[in-house]
Amino acid sequence: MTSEIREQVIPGERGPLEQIEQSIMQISWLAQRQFMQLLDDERFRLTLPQFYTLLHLYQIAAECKMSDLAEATQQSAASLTGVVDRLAEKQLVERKRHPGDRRQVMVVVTDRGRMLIAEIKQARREQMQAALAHLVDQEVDVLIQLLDRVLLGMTRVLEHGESGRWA
Amino acid sequence: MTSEIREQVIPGERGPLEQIEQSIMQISWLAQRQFMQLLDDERFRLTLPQFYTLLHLYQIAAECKMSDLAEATQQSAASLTGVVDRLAEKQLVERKRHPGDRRQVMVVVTDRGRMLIAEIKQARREQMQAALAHLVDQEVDVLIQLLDRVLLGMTRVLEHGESGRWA
DNA sequence: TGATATACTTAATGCTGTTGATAATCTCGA
DNA sequence: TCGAGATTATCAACAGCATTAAGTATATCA
Repeated sequence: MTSEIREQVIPGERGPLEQIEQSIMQISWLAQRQFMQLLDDERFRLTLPQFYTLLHLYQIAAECKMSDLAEATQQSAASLTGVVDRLAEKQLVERKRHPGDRRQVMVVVTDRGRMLIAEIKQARREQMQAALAHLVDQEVDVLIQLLDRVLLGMTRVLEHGESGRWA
Repeated sequence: MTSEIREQVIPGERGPLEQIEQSIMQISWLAQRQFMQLLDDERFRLTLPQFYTLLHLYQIAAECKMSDLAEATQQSAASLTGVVDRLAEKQLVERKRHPGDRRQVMVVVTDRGRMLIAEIKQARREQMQAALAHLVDQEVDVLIQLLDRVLLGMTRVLEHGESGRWA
């Protein structure tokens, strides 16, 4: 039914890939908006860039230099400086100097930061589960696999795209 | 294998729903970041809120009052005023007064705005297709259906949540 | 040593988000 | 008809972040 269509992309048409693209974009917008409001809660008081920056440090569980952190979170170095400033003010991360190369600034998440991330992840889980509650188990399994493949494709294109920029 | 787990949600566990939630959040962040860069192209020069506001007007293909537009795009009324200001400056939308209730401001997309949306949708399609190119046809079909259901769940929770806010 | 490259920060500007106040208009009861 | 209160949108002040360009410190290497 849907074969052949993906090869030759007709500009004005609404093919299956375009449907996925529209769904992903719409879900992305809603998810980020809802999450933004959650992060604004008095318990957290984080912004989206602050959260994703902190999350990356939490996930890698190691020091990370500024440029790598910027790359991983898709922010410019200039933006990241301010984001890390505010995270450091709240004592959620710490800045260190790389002993070998004193130009590099290494960032690590603190215990305080780790605790906050755990709290936020829990709150977000509850939020998202309300939206996913009507899926049955088998759908969940399939969705997990498909989303993983989408994510893989997106990160791969990011890496191989001309310095992360398209079009 | 995954039955029973969804009913009783164990806080610290990493269940299948949590996996979906993490994938969706990560995809959302990446998709919005990449799209932000695309919109920054000299051909478009739009921001994300500007695009989604314009897109909604394009999709409903009718006048829309400010409060409905704010609701639909998940922005505060105060933010939206500025967004519409800038869209109007670029002559992508027009403001009108509602004849019956002169408090209401009605917004419509212009021809210029429609053309720009069409261009952006085309560019975005190409961008996204690079990321989805490695999915096979059957996966595409399944993914479409699952994403639709996720989207349905998210919008439903939004509507029935306490005035769009959670936690 | 001195030129160049690298890593990060700073400065300036615009957009957006939040909150609270304000202005204009409508509704409805007295 | 008048006026109190509700509704709708905007404004004002402030913080965060994106972008760009310039600046500082350090490293590398001829």
